[in-house]
Amino acid sequence: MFKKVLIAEDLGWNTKRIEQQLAEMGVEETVIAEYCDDAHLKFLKALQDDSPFDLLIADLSFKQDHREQKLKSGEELIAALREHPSTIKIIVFSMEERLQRIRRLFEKQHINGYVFKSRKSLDDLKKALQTILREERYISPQVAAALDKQQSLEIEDYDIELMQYLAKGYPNKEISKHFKERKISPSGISSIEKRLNKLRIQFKAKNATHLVAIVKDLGLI
Amino acid sequence: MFKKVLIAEDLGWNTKRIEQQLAEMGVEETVIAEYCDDAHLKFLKALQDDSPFDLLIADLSFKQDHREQKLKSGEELIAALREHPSTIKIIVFSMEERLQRIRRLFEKQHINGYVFKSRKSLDDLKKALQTILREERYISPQVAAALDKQQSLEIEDYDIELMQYLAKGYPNKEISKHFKERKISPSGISSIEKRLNKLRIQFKAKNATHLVAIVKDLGLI
DNA sequence: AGCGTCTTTACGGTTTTCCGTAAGGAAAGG
DNA sequence: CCTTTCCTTACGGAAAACCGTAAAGACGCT
Repeated sequence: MFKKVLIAEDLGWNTKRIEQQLAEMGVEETVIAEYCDDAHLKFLKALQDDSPFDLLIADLSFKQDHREQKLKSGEELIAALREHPSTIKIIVFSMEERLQRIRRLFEKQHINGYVFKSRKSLDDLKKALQTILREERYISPQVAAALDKQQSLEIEDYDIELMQYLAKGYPNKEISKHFKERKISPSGISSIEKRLNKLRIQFKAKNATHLVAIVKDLGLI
Repeated sequence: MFKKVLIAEDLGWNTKRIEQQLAEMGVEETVIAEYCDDAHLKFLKALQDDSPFDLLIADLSFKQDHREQKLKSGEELIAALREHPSTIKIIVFSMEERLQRIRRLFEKQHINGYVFKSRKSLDDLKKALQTILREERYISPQVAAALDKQQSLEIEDYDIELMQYLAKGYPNKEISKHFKERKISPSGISSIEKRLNKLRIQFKAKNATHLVAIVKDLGLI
């Protein structure tokens, strides 16, 4: 079983049950951080002291308050941790249910598990720990579709950026100019139109406005 | 102090601290419901038994699972309760931070308090109870802007519906047709364009796509 | 009824989007 | 070296969005 676990969750007052659960499963030490920067520091400190954490359980959304933070979300925290070589396993524990988001966590951040916050999530968390101990990935059944190959349909970073410009209200000509300046290809107006047409078909959108509404709901932008 | 409190919150495992807090403040009985329909039934039962709840603390978002529910969100639950004459006070306890949403809860559902889930929300909850006991409304400082008159700028239901059509990708001509069929005025294409122009100015949007992106972020649609 | 005001609608012109077709260029394979 | 294929870009026309102006209608007020 994991020995030393770090929990990053801004609503510290509702982690009591989680701690209890971990203790029952044989975890010796659990540390709670209410801020991402705090979690980051604790991770580094433990690494330096040669008694590293072997599991991080992190939420995604952290409300910001008066305290200025460098790392503002669980994703940024994970990205920061991944820059240091370590064997830490990472479980994301969140209410996020947008599949594309979850998918990206596995693909780009190489998380080991995703536990969806729900009525049953304590059970899920237990299963996640057991699964990850076997060096496998865990994902809660409610959002397991996030890892279906079917679901992917290769959306590139280029597409994301293109749609972000769209959502900001830039006309295609402007987008073309921006891409040219930044030497991103393709940048011709016609190519941009063609790409948008592909995306509209892929997401079954009637027009650009509809497209933006759809991908916003999916959490893609 | 309130005597009998109903908590509607789907993540039942993290309400322990809230119960404890309420007990410390002198609440005699707290009942937890993990589903809106369940909360609704308990409310009605208590009313019939002539020992009604005098406070509801409700979350907004309820994940749906295998159990089929009539009431799917905190808003629907509150609307359902408000149909029965009672003196129950209502506090919404949620992570929702979109001001327009919160504003509508006060205006249309006549809630008595809004506590924003954050690191300090146990304190906020305490203050909320005390404030509401004095027959005043409470709102957490982080989202207090929701009640600024400034913020409102009268967005009518008509505007919401109009933008919902936009987000669904209907061209203006189609929207006009729909409004005509449903005898909603104004329905002329020109009027719709004019109204959209007003909304674009109000939300500082460059075009319709941008407008939809903005109001989606605000939680207006 | 008559007046002023505000809302709704119509009309026309410009810009942007949408869409098909085709030309130009680069990479891959024979 | 030439062909094939794929990707990018250009062009042009139809549709829709955008924007100003003006006419028509609705409503209250005297």
